[in-house]
Amino acid sequence: MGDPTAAASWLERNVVECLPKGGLALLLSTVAKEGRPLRVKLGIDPTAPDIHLGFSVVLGKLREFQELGHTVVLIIGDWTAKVGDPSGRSGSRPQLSSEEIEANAETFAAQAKLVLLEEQLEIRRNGEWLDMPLEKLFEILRTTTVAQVTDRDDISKRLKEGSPVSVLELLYPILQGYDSVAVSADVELGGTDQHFNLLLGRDLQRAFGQPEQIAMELPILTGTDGVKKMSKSIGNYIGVTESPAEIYGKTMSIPDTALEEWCRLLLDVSLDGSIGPRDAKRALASALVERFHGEGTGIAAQADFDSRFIENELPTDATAFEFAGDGEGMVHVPALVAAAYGVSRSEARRNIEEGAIRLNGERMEGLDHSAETLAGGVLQRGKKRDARLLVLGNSSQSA
RNA sequence: GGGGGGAUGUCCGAGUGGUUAAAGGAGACGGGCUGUAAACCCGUUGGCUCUGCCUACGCAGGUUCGAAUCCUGCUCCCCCCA
Repeated sequence: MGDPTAAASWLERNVVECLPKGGLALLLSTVAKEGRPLRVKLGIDPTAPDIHLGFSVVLGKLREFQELGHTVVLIIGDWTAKVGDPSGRSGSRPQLSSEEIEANAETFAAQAKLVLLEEQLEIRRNGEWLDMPLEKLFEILRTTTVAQVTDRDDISKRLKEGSPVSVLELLYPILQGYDSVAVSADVELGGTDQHFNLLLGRDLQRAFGQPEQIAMELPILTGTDGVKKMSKSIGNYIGVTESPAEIYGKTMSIPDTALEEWCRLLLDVSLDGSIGPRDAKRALASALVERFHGEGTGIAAQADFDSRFIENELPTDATAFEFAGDGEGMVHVPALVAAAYGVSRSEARRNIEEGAIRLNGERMEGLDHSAETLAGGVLQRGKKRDARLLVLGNSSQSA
């Protein structure tokens, strides 16, 4: 991969836009001559505790840069998280406490290392430079006009329809742009929703007399619902640290329409048209489990899944749940279900009426059962729910 | 500083004195069908010691036989003018 043009086109696989056009190849040949690696920046907001598959698409691209010998600068936006990115938002973000941000930052750094090579990785917090005197902030803010920051779609739309836009939100892209100045970024990656922010980074760099970074925009992965972008807050995500069963199961539940995209973006392969969507999905799910849990885990997850959902066998991995009778040796099932699954008794009662509660695969009827018939049984709530192995305890009441 | 608008269940959003636990939609959950897909159909969606009781329509009072709906005060939010 010594040829800059070849390297650039390899890196631009699956990339939606890389601006300015042809800039990456040019830059690669320049740094090759200078004999230095590129500094490739990615900023992440520690607003959610887990890295999900959508984010792993961007991380995967960073990894490719590393494989060509370049340096990744991962910026944990502990300070900008206090501002809140307005990108693609229709309203302001909820505020997080410093403690939450700090905790998220920790796990982010740890999880990012699952994908990235540590030797060529620089992890920074933007509080390092954004915790600045007001005077310095003024200097930065002077570089950008109101028209620039209100020009972007989402903000102008909100202004037009009379929705609130706080001054703080307008600051966000400017501060993110200054991150690029602070770390002297050569390239910045981001999702397509980062278009504006990535380009404003170039403006900031120019204002501070630096060469302008390449803006590389990656596609945004669709979530498990097949409609919206994968996001923690929507709940349609798969976390990279989730269990094999979760990763496998959630992948199987994606709509067929998302299958092609997932294969391309996550596995870097095109969809195998010779097999049916069901089998393609099985292969995808299995491969994803292997990626995050290691060799052999995909097959195991598949076998487990098949026996549980296709052959309808009782799950073998039921977590134990200790319960107690009421002294007469009877157990009030709604209370049991409520305690076992952390739902209200009313909901548990409804579940029983709906036939969602099973004991050893059989639907439960009636609200009270004797402790003996329940002991040692496998309790299930809905088909997808974790099972509970009921263990008769001797505590006075069932939790 | 002035004027106007608003706060309803997970979310959106009806409702302006009386069967209102609160229309409708979304989402979610459960069931059926299936490939745990989609589509489709059915049901559920505040809590509980459940033929009943309790709690709920920003907060606190008040009027009334009866209030989410009327009155008073407060808090928060938005818009416009200056």
